[in-house]
Amino acid sequence: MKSNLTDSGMVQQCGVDYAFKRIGGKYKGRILWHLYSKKVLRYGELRRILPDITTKMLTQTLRELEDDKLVTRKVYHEVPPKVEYAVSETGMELIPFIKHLHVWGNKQLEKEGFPCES
Amino acid sequence: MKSNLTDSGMVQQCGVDYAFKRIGGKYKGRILWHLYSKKVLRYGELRRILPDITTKMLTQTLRELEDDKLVTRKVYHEVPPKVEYAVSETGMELIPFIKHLHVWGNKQLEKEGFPCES
DNA sequence: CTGTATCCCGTGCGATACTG
DNA sequence: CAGTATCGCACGGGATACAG
Repeated sequence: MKSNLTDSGMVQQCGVDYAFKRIGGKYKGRILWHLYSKKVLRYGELRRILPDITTKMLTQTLRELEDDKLVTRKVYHEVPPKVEYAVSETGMELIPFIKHLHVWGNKQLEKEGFPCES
Repeated sequence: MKSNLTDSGMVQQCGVDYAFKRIGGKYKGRILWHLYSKKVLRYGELRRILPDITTKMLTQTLRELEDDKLVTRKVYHEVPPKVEYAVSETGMELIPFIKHLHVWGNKQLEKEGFPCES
């Protein structure tokens, strides 16, 4: 229910500040990145990809991203339930940024001797 | 004293996660952006540019950025003291992406009717 | 399978005072 | 001018149990 887009009462500093509020937090970057590289992912798939996340945080983070129009949520009304998440059109505009962070981060990790595949 | 680069004991997920740890937090993005656009800034100038920051957070954030090799700190041994901060070479690699965020963020702000200059 | 609902805790950050 | 040093707290996030 708490959208970052609608938390009035505070001074917006500038675009950089605004953007970081939207994609900050412990999981948003990784979620956007995985959603982008896999095109679309179900709730349970995201859980497996992010082994350290709890259902509470996964749901909460996805809701915030959805409220901020960065990801889309598609519900299939069947039994058992099925829900698919994907990066929205607006969210896609952030992908170049995240993609390069991914490259830069991996380069830094290598420098430090902690190579990482994904 | 607490560098994000040396906080072992935790699992690095991937480059995206790593990168966000380096430039996450409440002020790092804005500080990097302002340092970049002004080339070099003194401690007091940064305080004025970031009206909501306390000396504690400014110093702490600058130290973390310095420990992580993203900004440089140059001390002039004179009275009164003078210290200049600038984006390091490594930090410069992040500038294109922060610039991208800056553009994206301002565009979003405009969409919402909160135009912003800087 | 896809979530809610509670309870709980560490720490990121704020406020304030002081210093070389 | 450019910082340290304390104190304190809200809040982001973790653990666990339960539900449609």
